[in-house]
Amino acid sequence: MTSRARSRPAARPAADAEKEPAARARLEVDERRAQLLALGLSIFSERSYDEVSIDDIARAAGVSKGLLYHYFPTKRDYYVAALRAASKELLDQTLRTTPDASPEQEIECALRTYLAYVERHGPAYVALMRGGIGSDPEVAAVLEETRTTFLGRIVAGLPPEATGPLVHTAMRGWIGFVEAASIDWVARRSVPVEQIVALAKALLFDVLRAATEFSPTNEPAPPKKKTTKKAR
Amino acid sequence: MTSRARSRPAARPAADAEKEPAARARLEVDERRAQLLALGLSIFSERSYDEVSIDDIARAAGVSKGLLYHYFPTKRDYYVAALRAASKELLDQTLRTTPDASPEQEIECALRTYLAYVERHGPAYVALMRGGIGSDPEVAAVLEETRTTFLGRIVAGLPPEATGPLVHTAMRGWIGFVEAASIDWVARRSVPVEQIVALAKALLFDVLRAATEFSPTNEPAPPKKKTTKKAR
DNA sequence: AGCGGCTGTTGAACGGAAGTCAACAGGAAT
DNA sequence: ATTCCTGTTGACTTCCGTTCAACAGCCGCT
Repeated sequence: MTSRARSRPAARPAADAEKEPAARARLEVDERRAQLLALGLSIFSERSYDEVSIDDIARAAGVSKGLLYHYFPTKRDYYVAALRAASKELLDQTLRTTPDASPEQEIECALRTYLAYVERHGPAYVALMRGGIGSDPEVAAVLEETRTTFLGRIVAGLPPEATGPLVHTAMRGWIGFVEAASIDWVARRSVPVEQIVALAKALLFDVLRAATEFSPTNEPAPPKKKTTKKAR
Repeated sequence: MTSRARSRPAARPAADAEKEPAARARLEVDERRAQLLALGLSIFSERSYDEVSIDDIARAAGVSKGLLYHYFPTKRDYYVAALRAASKELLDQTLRTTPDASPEQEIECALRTYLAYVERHGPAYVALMRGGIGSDPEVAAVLEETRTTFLGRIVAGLPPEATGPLVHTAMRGWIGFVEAASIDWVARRSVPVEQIVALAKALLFDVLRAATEFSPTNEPAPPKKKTTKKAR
């Protein structure tokens, strides 16, 4: 079934002089899928979910409506896929870290690239973080996954003081802080990036300190296994 | 035109022994509107925006679809109105404050009632804060208004150290912290309320300190007018 | 080159839900 | 009791997500 392994020369058939809206040729699956995903990303960045109809998307892609449904079972699936792509881009871009950096430096670096992403993709970021469709479980799952990944990186790159439930909630709160501050920052550009970075970094440690301090149910500071490895 | 001032005895016409789904009688405008709003609030708390159709709502209200459109020009308007009602309820409930309380105590009290509201209306709160419809400007406006109101109360009840742009962003971030932490807390009830309150309160001061510290463009600490009055 | 089939692609048709509107009906004022 | 105002109705229209049977480009085979 799947053993065919079609090896197409990856070159477009013929008349490719056109820009984009006339590329009505037969495309390879991955290519087409990637094209549609990229398009969706840019479209949903500037218009909200139900401001764009499937016909709009199909027209913008120079493709029939039916083809979209060939690649994505539903409009919502399409949206979620685009969202997931955006999330992946954000996560990938904030991953690059110098190998010989202190946890502090890593946090700073990650924050800087995070904010750079926010600055570049302003509306897309807002669209991403503000959810998209109201309370859709899949959409919420993507956002949760993104946040959880960030959270995993943070707690892995930090001294493992404690890992109680309060710390978990506190870290979640900190991520909420960064998101809210980022949105506010990108909306009204009235403050240099460095101040945001410094503020968020300082606050991270404050949060950690306060969280470990306020959770008396946890053992004070048991030196568990050293989890200084970084998370994917 | 509007000078009629209909003075109806406020009593339901007749057979009112039924519970609710059969109250197909003629109602006064405000009454009907309030009923529909309350219904919408409870419906949108458990099902998302486009999981419920207008027909569902009308059926649940024991009313025709057309009547809904008589009271609210559009489904989205209906949703926004319900959201605004929820926001108002939240804001009102967190307003009650003892007159002779220190700013710290006020913050604590507000946080406690805030979390109480979250605990009581769990899913409704999540639906409220997670936006509702994707990036809808009206919905976003309601949320922004809610947050801005909270922000106004906070900065008014606190020592007016500085009021620079960084402080503004920082406070916005803190609100994001509280929201994220609240959602996490209500999702996984693994921590007593008091710890969340203590954490958020401590963090508020940390945020303020860090924000004033990191903004060198502001004058260090000029003793301005004492704005210790509370905001509406 | 001719041919058969696999698969990317299409456009018309379907269903359901949002939104409209002209007519209905209950109660108040007379 | 009659009339009028206005809350209320349900059928109709329109738009949009979704389905499906047929079409067409490209490859492998002879």
